[in-house]
Amino acid sequence: MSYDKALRDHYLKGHEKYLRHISVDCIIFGFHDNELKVLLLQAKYAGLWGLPGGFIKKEEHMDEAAKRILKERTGLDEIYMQQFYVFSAPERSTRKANQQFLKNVGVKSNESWMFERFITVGYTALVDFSKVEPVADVFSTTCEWLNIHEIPEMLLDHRDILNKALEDLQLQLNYHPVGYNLLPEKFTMPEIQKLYETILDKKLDRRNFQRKIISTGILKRLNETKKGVAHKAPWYYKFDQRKYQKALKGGIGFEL
Amino acid sequence: MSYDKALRDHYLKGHEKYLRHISVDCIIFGFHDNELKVLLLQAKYAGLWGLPGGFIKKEEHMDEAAKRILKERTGLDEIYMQQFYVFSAPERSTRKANQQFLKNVGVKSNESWMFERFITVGYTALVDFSKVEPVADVFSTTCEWLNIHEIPEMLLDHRDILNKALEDLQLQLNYHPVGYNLLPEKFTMPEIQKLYETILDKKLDRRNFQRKIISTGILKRLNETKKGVAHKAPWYYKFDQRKYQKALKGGIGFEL
DNA sequence: TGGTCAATGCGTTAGTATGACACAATGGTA
DNA sequence: TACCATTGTGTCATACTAACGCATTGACCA
Repeated sequence: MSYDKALRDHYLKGHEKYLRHISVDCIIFGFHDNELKVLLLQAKYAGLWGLPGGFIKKEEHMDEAAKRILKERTGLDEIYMQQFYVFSAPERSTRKANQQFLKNVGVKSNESWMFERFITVGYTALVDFSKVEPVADVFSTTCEWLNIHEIPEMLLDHRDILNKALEDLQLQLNYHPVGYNLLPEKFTMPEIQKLYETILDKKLDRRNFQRKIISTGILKRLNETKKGVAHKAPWYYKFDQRKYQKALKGGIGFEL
Repeated sequence: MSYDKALRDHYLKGHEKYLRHISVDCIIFGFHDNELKVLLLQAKYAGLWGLPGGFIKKEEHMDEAAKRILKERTGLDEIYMQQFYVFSAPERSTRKANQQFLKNVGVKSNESWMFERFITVGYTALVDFSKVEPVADVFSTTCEWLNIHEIPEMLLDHRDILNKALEDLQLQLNYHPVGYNLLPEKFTMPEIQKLYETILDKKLDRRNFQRKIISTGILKRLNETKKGVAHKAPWYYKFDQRKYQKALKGGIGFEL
């Protein structure tokens, strides 16, 4: 029963390690099979899906907490993350979803900091789908990539958080380069276009898209075309790291 | 000594009323004498200036907390506020600035929730300078409007927070209409232009500015010119409430 | 082996927004 | 009454965008 003991411990003594009332939720986006995916966890007893989340250690920067949570679920390090919104409705962290834990762990609701009110800060991350090895946390049975358009019922207000994150990502798209973490090392023009179309959820003109993305200067065309495809073979591109990093800071003028 | 008693009470028992570890800081902007102003408080003992801030009641929405704080300092109600960033460096809330309070209030640092670590959420508000009656809080001697370009040393990381708020405001300027709360009921074209120039901290071409601001449709020209001024009298304008509100939600295409 | 064809790469055009500046109109002031 | 700083309106070259045309490519198939 070392698992249940660990869980009991978290419910009874977690507040000695973490700040009360504050949590962090991560919206981790990936791109695979021409589809935008989100990494989600399925809660143990309720069965609902939730965002990977966690708490802030007493002497930890919140950004570090978000990165730690990302690493625990994906194994990934050194990923750019940013906060996008704070969710603070007093009724958002109901105890309902946790009732099942009570029964199974043997903790009374007035004994645990986990049943107090939580304000949560949402963080977004864009990661390389192929490099992620999803790991569930103690509250969950599985950790999986779900298609952004096929999300089942979610815990608490996690659906709202996810929606807000998506909105935010769509806005960001015009000012910041996106794709370095989402695409493989080298990729074709149709591939990166599909990524943008998926995020924005609308069709873009092939030729105009190419002109604009090229004009930002963040791409370098390789001297190599994709092999084994029917019809004309597209060139491979990769990101110009120097210009990409510069664009991350300074932004790019861009409208789609 | 009812004042000191209230303060002692806050230090010793505030955590029964408020959430621990979380605070809200408000950056309240106003416009007067063609200058952008911020409402600041001067701390009692340290003498440094700080942002109007406060805590979240146990059953209160964070947005409500921000509005409550705004009202307490300005008397204003129904003001649009929005969060812009969370500041969470573990070292940000040092105890140093509070040491003076210790001596004067007679609270040991390990007795009070106020000396624990705080994560703070920044909120911005744009208000009508002339309608504000600044009221200091219990920690401060005075509450005053300070010119954005003449800010003395500030408490903790409040200077960083203010800078971030300014950046945010400048970005917002391109997507959201600004001015309804900052300008008087009716105003002239040079006046609103000066507001934009002050926030962006750069000169704008008079004629191009007029063309763009008119094209957004949020202004209505009154059948009245400013009287008693030398040279050609400018028209008065006011905001078209319906279109202004619509633009608040949907945004405006705009570049300056 | 050579034609087919869908997808890619590159180019054109019309419409629109932007920045810079010219010029006329206004109304108190000298 | 002439002056002149300030405002209102217009113009023009340029840049950017959306929409679309057309030639090229290269695997596939007859």
